[in-house]
Amino acid sequence: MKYPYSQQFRQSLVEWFHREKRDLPWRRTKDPYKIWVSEVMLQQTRVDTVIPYYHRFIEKYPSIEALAYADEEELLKMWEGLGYYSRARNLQSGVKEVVEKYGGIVPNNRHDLQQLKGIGSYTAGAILSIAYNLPEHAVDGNVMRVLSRVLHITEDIALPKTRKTFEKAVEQLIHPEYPGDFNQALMDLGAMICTPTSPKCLLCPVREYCVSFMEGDADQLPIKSKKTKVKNEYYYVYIAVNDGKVLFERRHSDGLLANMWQFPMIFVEKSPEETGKSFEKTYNVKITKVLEEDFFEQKHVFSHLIWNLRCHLVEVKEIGPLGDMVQFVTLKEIEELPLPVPMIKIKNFLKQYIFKPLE
DNA sequence: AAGACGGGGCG
DNA sequence: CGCCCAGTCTT
Repeated sequence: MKYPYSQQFRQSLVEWFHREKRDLPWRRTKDPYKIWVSEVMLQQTRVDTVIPYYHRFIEKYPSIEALAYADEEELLKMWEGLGYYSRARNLQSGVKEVVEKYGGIVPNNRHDLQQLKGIGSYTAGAILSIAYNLPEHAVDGNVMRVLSRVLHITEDIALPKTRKTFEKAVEQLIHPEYPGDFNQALMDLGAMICTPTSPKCLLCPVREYCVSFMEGDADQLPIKSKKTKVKNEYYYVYIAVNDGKVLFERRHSDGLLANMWQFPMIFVEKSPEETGKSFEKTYNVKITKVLEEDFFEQKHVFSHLIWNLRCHLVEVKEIGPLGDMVQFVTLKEIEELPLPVPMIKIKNFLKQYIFKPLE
């Protein structure tokens, strides 16, 4: 498929970008490693969220070697609150492979890049076009939205195969001399003009080449199916105190929130009494006193499930060995560990309302 | 192709 | 409350 206005389209788009582009921290470098870090952080995550994380991360891990040899728990702590924590581990795994296999030089071809953990079609294209100025497509949700409108593509963007349609389109459209600017221009256009709802077509630099603007149905695109059905899960969370410390555990090394730390949680399937027994049995402790029942309730929404948490403050004594992943820690020690957001919220509530008044 | 995988912002 | 966000990996 040849597009009649490719030449004018790419020129208008890139000229607009050179005038209006956002000043973002990762746009002040051509270091492939730093571009890589930014692109991984930006996966499914907003620019405004990423900026402070990016600064802290690059300060702590300024080079590919620094990250390759970083402590994994510290790395997770740096990622705390960003979500999709496997991104952090995959990034380090990829970085290690580059150090060992490529002498610390980030590969400059799609094949080798996509072999690295955490680098898919999009991220490979972003690194190649932005850091190495190579004419490679970098198609994300943003680009699919913009091009679905410009080219009036009505395929369902929720389907994996649809991305290939857009990748082929970008191969035709991409600016051969400014491929990185072209790709970033599509993203900035998507962020600033061609927004998901109420696109600002009258301010758009490429509206004269936009089929949807002509048809007047830009707000109807892209077509996206797939609504996710999330399931509810109910847990009791036990703040189990013993001698000024609380029971704390590390989650399993794979699956949801892998290797993150949490207060003990018991899946609720039976009565409150049964759940309490289950807690004692699971952690080899005996509840000696119930200090506060249901002192904090929280609903936490993930993309695929909902946690409904009810917190209880209890006093316990050990009646057997704690598991490998379990230990008593002070509130201060908790600050050093990587926690998922729902646990951070519980910890902050404790500091504010439960332990603070005791000091 | 579909589900797992976080968290926040916005209408 | 549902949708979306500079996606990738696993099944």
